[in-house]
Order: sequence, then C-alpha cells, then structure tokens
Amino acid sequence: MQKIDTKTKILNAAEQLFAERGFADTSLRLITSQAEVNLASVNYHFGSKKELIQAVLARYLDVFSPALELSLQNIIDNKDRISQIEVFNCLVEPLLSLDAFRHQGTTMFLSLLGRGYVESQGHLRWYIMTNYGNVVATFNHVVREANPHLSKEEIFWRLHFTLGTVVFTMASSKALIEIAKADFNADVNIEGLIHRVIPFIAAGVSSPA
Amino acid sequence: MQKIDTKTKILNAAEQLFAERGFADTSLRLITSQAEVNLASVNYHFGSKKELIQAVLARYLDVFSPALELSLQNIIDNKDRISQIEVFNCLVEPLLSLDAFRHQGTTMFLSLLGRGYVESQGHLRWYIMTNYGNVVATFNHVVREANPHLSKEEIFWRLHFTLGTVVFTMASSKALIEIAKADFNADVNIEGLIHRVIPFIAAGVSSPA
DNA sequence: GTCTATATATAGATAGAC
DNA sequence: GTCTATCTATATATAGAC
Repeated sequence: MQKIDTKTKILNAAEQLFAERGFADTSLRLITSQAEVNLASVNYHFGSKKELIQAVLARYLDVFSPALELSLQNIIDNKDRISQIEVFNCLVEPLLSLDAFRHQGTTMFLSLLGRGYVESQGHLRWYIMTNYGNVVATFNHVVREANPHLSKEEIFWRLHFTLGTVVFTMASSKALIEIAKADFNADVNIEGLIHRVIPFIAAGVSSPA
Repeated sequence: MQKIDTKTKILNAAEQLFAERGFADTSLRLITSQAEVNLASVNYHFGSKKELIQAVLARYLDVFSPALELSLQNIIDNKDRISQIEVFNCLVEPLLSLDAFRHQGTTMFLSLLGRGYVESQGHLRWYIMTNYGNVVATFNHVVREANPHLSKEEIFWRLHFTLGTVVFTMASSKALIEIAKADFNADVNIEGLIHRVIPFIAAGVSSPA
C-alpha cells in the first residue's frame, strides 16, 4: 500500500468532482470529505479554490501539452505537405496517453477543459493561453499549412467549433456510450469515440466556405 | 410607457444573467435586484429557482420548437430528395426569428441551451426531451433521409457531435465574438456565427466513414 | 502539516403583516 | 401580490492550538 500525500488526495478528489458536477457546484467541503482530508488543508496547500482548479488542470496540461508539441513537430520536420487527417491524428496519441497517466484520464481531461471554457468567465481561458499558448500556436500553424485555402479568421472559427465538438462529446461520453450500447448494442470505448469524432472534425475544418 | 408585470420582469432579468454568468453563478438576489422586484416574488411566481430556469427556457422553446417543426415538415412534404444543406438551413429561420421575439433572442436562447446541457446534471436535458421530444425526432428523421449512406448508429453519433459544436460555440459566443473583433477586427454577430457553423456541421455529418 | 473552531458571507426559501 | 424580516443551510477562508 502506497502513501498518497494530502495534496495529491485533494487533486484526485477534486478532478473527479469537477468533471462530474462542474466547478461552481463542487464545494471544498465535498472535495475534502471525499479525499478524507481536513477542510483547512485546501487553503494550506493551494491558497484558494480558484488556484486548486488551476492546479487540477495543470496536472493534465503539463503531460498533454509537451506530448502534443512533440507530435506536431514530428510532422512539421518530416513532411513537405501536411494533410488534414495527419494533423488531427496528432491529437490521438497525446490524448490516449492520459489514460495511462490517470484512470479515465482522457475523459477527465477533456471534461475539465470543457467546463473550464464554459463555466469560468474567462479566468481559465486566460490561464491556459498564458501558460500553454505555445502549443496552441503550433497547432494553429500546422492546421494553416494543411488548409492553405482558408483564411486565418476562418481557421480561428473552425478550430473553436472543433474544440466544442470534442469537449462536449467527451464531457457526455459516459452517457453517450451507454445509449449506444442500449440502442445499437454497440461497444464503444473512449478510443473508439476519438476515432469516430476525428473524421467529423477533419471534414468540418477543411470544408469549402 | 407600458406596464410590465413582475413575472415578466423576473424572466427578463433572469435570462440575461443566466446567459451571461450561468445558472449556478446567478443568485435570486441578483436577479430580483436587476429586475427591481422583491426577492420573495421569485418563489411566489415560480416556486423555486429550478422552476424559474425551466420557465426561462420554455419561453424560447415554445416559440422555437413549432417554428422548426413547420420548417422541417415543409421540406418533408415538398421534396423528393432532401439535401444535407437544406436540412440544416431549416434551423436558420426559426433561430433568427427569436431576435424579433426578444432583443438578442437568438444569442440568448442558444447560450441558455448550451449552459443547460453543460451545467445542469441532466435535469434540463430531461426536461427538454420530455416536453419537446417530437421536434427532435422529426429532425432526426429528416437527417436520415438526407444521408441514406449512413447507419442509424453513425447518425446518432454525428448528431451528438453536432449538438456539441453548436452548444459549445453558442455558450462561448460572446467571448468568441470579442476575440474575433480584437484579433481580426472582424464584426461578427449571431447570424454570421450561424452561417459559419452550418457548413462546418453539414460537412461533418455527411462525411464518409 | 494537520486539526478544531469559528469568522464572514451568501445562498434558497418562507412566515406573516399589509 | 408584495413587502420585511428571518430561518436554515452552506459557502470560502482563516486563526490559533497541537
């Protein structure tokens, strides 16, 4: 039996509750009771609820962000002409690797990201762009290379549409997978879901105006 | 000067605050002070905050839902072969007509819908499917007609991807429009946003497997 | 670092006078 | 229908003993 320190216990409990219920609906009391630690320890270790939220997201972004950067640099260095589908396939490996990092890590990360964008009035958006803006810029650059027929602005919009598709799908993945099982007797896991959504967004992004 | 009754004053203030800040972050005190009515009147007229949220959404759905049904029935009756783009264009008129119904009605409705799907743990999803499930079924039917090459299951997934795209985009529409203004000096309104997102989802839904 | 106890603020909801 | 006043629950955050 391994010892888990209080800080990690809090992060583990918080991420699950945040992903399930959202940030506003998750109290520090709920987090600390689930983590079986004292209420006051949240403020001792993180300072405030807002900083806890950032720490929860940072734990994922610190793994995902360099993995995606590497994946993108690889096709930048090795390809003369970058195809649309190659670009989006760059997301698959870094996303799935989060499942090894944490149980249901892929789903967790994307749910948190979605809530971060919708719930917090820009705080998290700002935090993400300030601390992980580089990889966003690289991704943007590669999408531009693969879609020379689209303007910068058009790509801006379509990448946000894409973000919405992925984030919403993953935030609802549990319910969607259950419905698919009940209605179509289909067994779909998170990897299968990612492989279904990629053709959808690839077609959307590269569609003519 | 027209007299607006208390109930309507509350609905008007609530929908604006809900769309801007979300349901959890909007207190009844904030709503009633903005509406310049007494705090206790919310419970008198609506019973609870939850029922107020439903009433706010119902005011839009009661206009939108029959308009979409009519629009869909029109192409069912008059077309032998239904094209993908026609289906999604059915959404445009009913959505934009909400701007006549209420100031910034389209934005308001779609923001509320987005928040309803992301924030509330299924309560609103259930409320919507229970009370407005018919038009959802009709829409599903028409999409199937337009995409005979896709299985029922594939359509199920793609329509949920679509829902995610629209709902996330609209919940973030205010921020996105501001960023587009700052970064590209682009003036985009809600109508422009709808016309940008429709080609995206139409391409995604009809893309080959 | 962790605990108890508590300060302070705010939430939704209601009783009862008018 | 509308008001004041208040109940009750819960929130974040912190002070200070250990």
